[in-house]
Amino acid sequence: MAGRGGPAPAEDLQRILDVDRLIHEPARLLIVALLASVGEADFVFLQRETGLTKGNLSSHLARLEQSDYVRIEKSFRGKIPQTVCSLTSEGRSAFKTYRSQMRRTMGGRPG
Amino acid sequence: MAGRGGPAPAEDLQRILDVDRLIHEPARLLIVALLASVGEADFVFLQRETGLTKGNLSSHLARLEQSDYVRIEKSFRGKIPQTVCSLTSEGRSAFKTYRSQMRRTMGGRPG
DNA sequence: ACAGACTAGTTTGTATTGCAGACCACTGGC
DNA sequence: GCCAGTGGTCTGCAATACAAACTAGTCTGT
Repeated sequence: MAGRGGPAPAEDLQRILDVDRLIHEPARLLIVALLASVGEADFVFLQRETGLTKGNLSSHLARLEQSDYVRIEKSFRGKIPQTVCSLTSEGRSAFKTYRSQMRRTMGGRPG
Repeated sequence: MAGRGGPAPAEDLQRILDVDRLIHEPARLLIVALLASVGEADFVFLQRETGLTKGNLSSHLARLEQSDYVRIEKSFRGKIPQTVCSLTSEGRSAFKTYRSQMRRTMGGRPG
């Protein structure tokens, strides 16, 4: 009825409250969007791209791992430890959901 | 350059960190979106539409008022107090900015 | 007229959680 | 051995979202 491009009806708007807070947090949204875009990335790359501090990045990644949104694989590049991160299928799907949710909500008329 | 519809380049993604947290918070996003859509609304209407508790709604409105995003006018409907809320031009503009920011970020390819 | 229920909204307390800086483990040059 | 650099985790503080308790006043029944 309201059609794509029309204002979101109130019930749709209300759903904003159910949005996945884990992904909604800007720092994590950035991480997840980045991972969705590049497939996988190591810690150093993520830190450079996001501009987050190590502590901050580390804790957000830990949280994302706990929730099975991100898979973290620790390995060695030569003798130097390396942490490679990628989205799990859950994470990918959660991001997709989040995105379409957000698009629907934000997609209304310019008013 | 990346063209609308392409993936957002890293610099664009990074800007997620600068989003207006005041609006980004789901409860307030809902309030603001609602106000943007209907023009103005009283407390009771907002509570019904959002499903927020009174306390929650009250404090979010107070915050939005403090930041000059929302104008709050107290009056009486008969003998009963009534609080009417509407977006200020600042609020409207902040919402617009937020929305286009979010659309740009979320608008990339499905990947 | 008084008690109790209801409307409209604010204040208060608590529990998360985001953030940055201190810290730890290891490697490589001198 | 010592100092600098890399890779990453842990800790303490500040912000804040949330709901329950409270305030102020009105309406209803008896």
